[in-house]
Amino acid sequence: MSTKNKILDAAELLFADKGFNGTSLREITSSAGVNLAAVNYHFGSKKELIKAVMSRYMNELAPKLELALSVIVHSDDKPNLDEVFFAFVEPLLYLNEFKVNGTSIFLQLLGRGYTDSQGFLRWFLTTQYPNVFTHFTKAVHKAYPELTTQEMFWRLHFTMGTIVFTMSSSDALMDISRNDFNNDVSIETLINKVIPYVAAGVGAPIIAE
Amino acid sequence: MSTKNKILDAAELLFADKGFNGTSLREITSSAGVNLAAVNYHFGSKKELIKAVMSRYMNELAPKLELALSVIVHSDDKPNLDEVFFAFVEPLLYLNEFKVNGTSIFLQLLGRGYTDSQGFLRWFLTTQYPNVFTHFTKAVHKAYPELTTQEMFWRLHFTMGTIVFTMSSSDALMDISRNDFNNDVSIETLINKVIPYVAAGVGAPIIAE
DNA sequence: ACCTAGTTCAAACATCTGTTTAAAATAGCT
DNA sequence: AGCTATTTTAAACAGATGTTTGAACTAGGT
Repeated sequence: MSTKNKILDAAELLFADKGFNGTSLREITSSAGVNLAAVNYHFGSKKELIKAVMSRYMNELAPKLELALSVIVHSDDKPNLDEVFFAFVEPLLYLNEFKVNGTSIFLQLLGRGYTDSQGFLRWFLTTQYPNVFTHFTKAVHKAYPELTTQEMFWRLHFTMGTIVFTMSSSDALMDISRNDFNNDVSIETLINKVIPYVAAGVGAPIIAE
Repeated sequence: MSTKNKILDAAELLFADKGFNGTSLREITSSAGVNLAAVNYHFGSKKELIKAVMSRYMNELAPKLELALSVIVHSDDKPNLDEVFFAFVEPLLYLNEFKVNGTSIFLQLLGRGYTDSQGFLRWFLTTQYPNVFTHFTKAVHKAYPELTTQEMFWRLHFTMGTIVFTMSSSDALMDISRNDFNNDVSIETLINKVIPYVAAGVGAPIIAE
């Protein structure tokens, strides 16, 4: 295994667990069993390492996600919101084939990135993978055309918040569920629980201002 | 104004903006115009200062929130979910009387605390203010008795995520709204936008597993 | 005026941070 | 083998962090 990949593998676990700001290069390199200077040699800086960690997942996810959403957009039928959100499930779960616990790790990273580092990841995703967003908003508009652009903007950000927050603390929540309810919840059932929630939220009736 | 309050006032603004980990004691003390050592003299440590900042708001909020929720719980009528969530509005907005921009600052702090510092604030809130949570779950149960305890657990955490994430990035979202839609959104209208969303999410039909 | 308890202050402390350096080791190629 | 480019290494760097120190200062009470 190359040093570069050793670093990426160690970094993503630590980033997911403790956030980007909360993880030092020394933790990463010692966990990866490589020299401290290797990060700056191979990636240039910590910020570039973060981008590389995210890109590895996004490059796997984005094409599959765009395809699944564009099928909905170009279909003749009117989708309902649950279908739109369920389009995420298969591409997300495919990350488990790509890497062990890939789905869970990626979603946790996403959560970390949105709250850590003052919106840097939001910029990264929207500029590097804009098609995912445009396809998604088109699909939602098709399912709920009465929703104004503004209202959709807000509700999609609420949705982002729900997903991202849930996933960034998914380990803690799963622990509570296991202890309090004797109920072991996998990342897949968690996804299946959150989708009806966000679909109902986005589909909520519009309130007059 | 006492040194202690100068520190609290400066700290809450910086914490809300840049997170707990992202704010140094030197930033706080220089913004407050006091000596660096004052924090450790008056509060003992940075962690205790964080608790103090949160407590100042929670002690104001908790009794009002408990009252509003217990009214619903002890009423003879069956509430609907929107009413349960709207019970939060008045107590939250009252924080604006308590401090300028109090509502917004508090909600941002809440958001920061949930993602920073590995769940320390979750522990703090649930142990220091358990009544708020029990009243809340009782009210939700009254409005939606078919929801099992387990399902409610998940949906309430989804809700927490929506609120907390939205509010921690509320400044950025409000900026986008102002620039892209020429639409200036106050914290109050933001609250009124998010409540139908979370109410619909919690009220979503139950899916067979 | 004096003493005492509480408070402020500049300075230092020890530790951690990301990054850079220059020498050493390794690999690939002819 | 010998040369070259790439990679690894230990060490140092410069700056930031939370905390502690001990002296200076400031009330308040007698």
